[in-house]
Amino acid sequence: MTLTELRYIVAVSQKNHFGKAAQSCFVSQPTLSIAIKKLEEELGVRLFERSSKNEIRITEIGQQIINQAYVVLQQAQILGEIAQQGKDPLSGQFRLGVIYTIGPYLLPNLIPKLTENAPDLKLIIEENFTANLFQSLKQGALDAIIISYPFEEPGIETEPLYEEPFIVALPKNHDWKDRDAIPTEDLASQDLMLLGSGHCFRDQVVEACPNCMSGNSELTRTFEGSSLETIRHMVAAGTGITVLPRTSIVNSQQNEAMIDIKPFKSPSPSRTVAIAWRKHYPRKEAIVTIRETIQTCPLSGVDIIH
Amino acid sequence: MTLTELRYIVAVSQKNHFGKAAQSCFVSQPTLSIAIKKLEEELGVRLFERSSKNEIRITEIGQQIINQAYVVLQQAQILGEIAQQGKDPLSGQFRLGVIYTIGPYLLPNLIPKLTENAPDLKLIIEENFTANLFQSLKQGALDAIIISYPFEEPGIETEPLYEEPFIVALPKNHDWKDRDAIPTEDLASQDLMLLGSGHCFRDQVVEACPNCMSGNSELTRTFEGSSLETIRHMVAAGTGITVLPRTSIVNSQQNEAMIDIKPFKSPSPSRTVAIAWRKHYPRKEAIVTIRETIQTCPLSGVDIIH
DNA sequence: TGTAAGTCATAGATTTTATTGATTGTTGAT
DNA sequence: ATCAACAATCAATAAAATCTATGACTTACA
Repeated sequence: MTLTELRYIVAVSQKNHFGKAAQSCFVSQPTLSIAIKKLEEELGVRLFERSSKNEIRITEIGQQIINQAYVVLQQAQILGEIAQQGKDPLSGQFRLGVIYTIGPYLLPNLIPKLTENAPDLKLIIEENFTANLFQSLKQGALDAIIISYPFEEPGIETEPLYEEPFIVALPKNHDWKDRDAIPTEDLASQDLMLLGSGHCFRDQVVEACPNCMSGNSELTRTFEGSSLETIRHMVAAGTGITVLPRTSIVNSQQNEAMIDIKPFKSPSPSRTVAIAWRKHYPRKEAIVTIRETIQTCPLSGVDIIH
Repeated sequence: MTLTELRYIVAVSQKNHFGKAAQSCFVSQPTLSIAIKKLEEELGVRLFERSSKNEIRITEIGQQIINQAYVVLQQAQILGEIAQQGKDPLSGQFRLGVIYTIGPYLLPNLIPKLTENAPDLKLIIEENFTANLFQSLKQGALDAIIISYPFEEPGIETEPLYEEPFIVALPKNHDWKDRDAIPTEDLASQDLMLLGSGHCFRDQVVEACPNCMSGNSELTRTFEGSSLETIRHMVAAGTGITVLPRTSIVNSQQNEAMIDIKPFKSPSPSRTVAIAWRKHYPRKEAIVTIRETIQTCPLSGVDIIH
């Protein structure tokens, strides 16, 4: 049984005439006759009562089968329509993972712009640690993730988005309030507060600032299960200082009032934010659109990587 | 799009592996790969995300299409099942037409026997005049009709069932009550009651009995819209005599009490009852079964024609 | 009754499509 | 670097679908 054969019997049932039915299917009459004969043999049932007069009569069972053929063809057509609708890579769900230290600052910028650039894309966001996002990406639970370099995995491709410098956040009236730029070495002398070890940002800060964890107990200055926002509040309260990625700084009243921001002395430590996807992911176009949309976001103080 | 291709994508979605899916479809791996590639190109949509490792991932749109493919295949299977059921010519509806002067006597015998011989045959009965039955048969509204010869029409085949003699029905205590057999000529002297002219039986009686309609007004002895039963009641009431087909005589109390039955003098007039169907009617087997079933009915006094 | 027109079935040739085994290219693992 | 697993590709072949031409049959009509 083939869909073509079903189309043929439907055509004959509509035209009541083999020749005309063949025409309407754009095939010759023998083609149609043979196809129908083949189907009749396969089903073991006579579908049409042929008489050499100008009428074809549909057998009782033939009518039932033709009715069912309509159903099959209609469902097949629906399949085609589903494909047609889903053809656009910028439609359907797109599951995007973002690490905790980027999500809160990037997404408020990204989402409205993406809604504009790809209105049919239904974005589903997950914030998590790099390791968890990678697992989900590998398993296909996510379509792409936004993480920070270094990130290299077999079967995964990445593309850098922007280079984001780190900055130092001080409480108002801190000793360093009049300094222009902070050398990384100086952090070793301060109460430096950091995220828990699942956050790649923590590791990057530790790596960038020699000896920053010496002196005080590591535990007292590491805040598991916390966020940059929580640590920022603690800076404002005078509990200590911290290092933040540049995009986490938004010019709000609160920031101005309670916290001082200082850049690192050049060369400033920084991280490269990138987007990653499975090598064979078919909707590459969606990735490109998201990447380009991110790169038009007004993220102050970062260097877009083209 | 072909049903085979849909089977292939369903198989891949189940096995998550091209090679194993190919095996389960009893084709080689290249066959399946090419077929899926072709379908993907036709639909303009990537259905599977291939990675050379042991994992096939179904795309979002691919999943939708595979779900719909299930529906299509299921409906196609139902089509096959319909055919399978309909394969048996002795199942399904069978629309049988019977003339008025046969139906009431044949059907009570036929129906229980046919239920036994072809339990899946759903018999639909229509009683009517020959002319109307023929129209319905020609148009396909009936599958077969039981009529009386002469009956010859292009495109229609017939087969005789039995030869049925005519008999004379007299009121009790009629002048002829002691005669053995009636010559057809004698009817001319009697009050002969007949059916209306739509009934072929009427014409046959008129033809068989010379001058039977002479003498009295034709109208007063013709009962339009009547039935043999009505006329029989009038015979019982002493209104006149009539000619009946042999099968209309059942040995009931009432018959015995009120009516005398006399055969015609040899050679007795008679009619040949036959079954007729369209030449190309596909369920010939059903016709044969019905014919054979009729010929086993206990119709007293008729000659079965084999 | 014979002829013409119309119908679907059949036959043989041809083109198209499907299928296969062998091979290649990729990728991740050892 | 080598290996193993896997899907894609290739070239050859098998199968099918399709076409034109023809045949068989029926009806309509002279």
